[in-house]
Amino acid sequence: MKTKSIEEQLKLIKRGSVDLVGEDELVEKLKENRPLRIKAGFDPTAPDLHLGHTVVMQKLRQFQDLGHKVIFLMGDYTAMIGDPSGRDETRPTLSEDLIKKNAETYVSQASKVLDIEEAEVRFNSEWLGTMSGPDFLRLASKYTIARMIERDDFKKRYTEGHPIRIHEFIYPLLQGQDSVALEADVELGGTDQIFNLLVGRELQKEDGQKPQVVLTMPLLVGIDGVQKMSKSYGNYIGITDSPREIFGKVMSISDELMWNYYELLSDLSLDEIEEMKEELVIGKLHPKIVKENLAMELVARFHSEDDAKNARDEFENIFKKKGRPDEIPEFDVKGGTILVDVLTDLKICKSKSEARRMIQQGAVKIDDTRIDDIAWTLPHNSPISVQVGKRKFAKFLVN
RNA sequence: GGAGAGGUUCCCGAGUGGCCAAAGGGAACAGACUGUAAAUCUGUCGGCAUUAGCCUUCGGAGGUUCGAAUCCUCCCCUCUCCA
Repeated sequence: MKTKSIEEQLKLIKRGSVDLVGEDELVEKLKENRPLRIKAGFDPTAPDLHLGHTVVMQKLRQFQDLGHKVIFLMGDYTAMIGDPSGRDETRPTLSEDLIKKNAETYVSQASKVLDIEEAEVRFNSEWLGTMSGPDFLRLASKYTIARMIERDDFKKRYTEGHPIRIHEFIYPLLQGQDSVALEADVELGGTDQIFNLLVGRELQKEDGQKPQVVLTMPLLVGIDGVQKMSKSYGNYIGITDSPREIFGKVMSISDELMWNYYELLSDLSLDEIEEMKEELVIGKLHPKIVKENLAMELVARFHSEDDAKNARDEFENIFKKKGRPDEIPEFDVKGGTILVDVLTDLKICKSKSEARRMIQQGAVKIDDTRIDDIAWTLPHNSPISVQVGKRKFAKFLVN
């Protein structure tokens, strides 16, 4: 079925990965010359996938291209618990309805990276949801507390006196049970998943299966450059973000972080990336251009080449040439009203105090002229262009 | 079940009767610089009014007091040790 040798496959599989547990086992499996079952689970805890998810999904895609069977597992059941991995506090639990909706968008969004037609899309409520009480207890008996608190994140929370709830101990077991149910040959995940993935190996062995090979990918840092990319930290770039948003968010990351993104997200080879780094050092390339190229590549991936070009042009317009975005919200306002009140009413500013502060700080411009009077009143000419801070624009139609 | 510690403004964390809208740090926002990068500097950072001042906040509900985030009572929650 495959044309590539085992060595070639192994090289591709390992590229960009962090941990590969059971490399010898993987070789054995590849020797069987059958499509391996490659599992990766995603808990639909938020309505959209973001770039962080795509790191693992691109690796899945590579497996697909090598002729293996990818299992795109929706953790609709486990989402109700919330994966404690890497967390310093308990996740809030989600309603079943919400999870169901999220799962739908996940699958459609995953198709931007994966060949979803060829993938096996499964939901873990299929087997976890039908477990009986005794089944559940049997599963729970397969691991010990001591082994659970070997985990760094648990240990940290424990020593720092943060609560750990019992159900969070159950999570890795359920994820491991998924591997048993799916008879996974390989499971992929972020590096923070390593513990959960290893539990899967244990449970499979208990069940008499060959343990899955564990492959982890680096975590993508969020656009804040600090925490991992996550919806709940608000530092993400969503797959469904508009071209403009994706472009803008990429441009706002630090130069340092840009390289990390290149390595984890770009289709460029590591050599090509190295080359760019060198050219940048000798001044042959400007970092802004390098960043633009990355932004365009990503916009093109999730939208189109044309969208990418447009996004770049617009970006240039707005910020380099001090222009404005294409779409500026328009509002009907009455002449003679106090600017502070208008900004507050239109929700451009959270409160009158904030609106005043903005004016006092010189952040408000009317028709490109800075306003410094708190009591400034709208004149009767129309329209008036308004800018508050760097990114808030509006057009007032005065009547 | 017993003993102790603790719950403060977005987060961390000071504050133990008035000088507290509450130190400090982080985040965030704004201005300068610039490539909407980093770093740096400056300012803001509950609401209303901006002159003064007023109102709402320190887990929840009551109470003491001229006056409480600070004292008392009850309740809720977390952690630690013992059983």
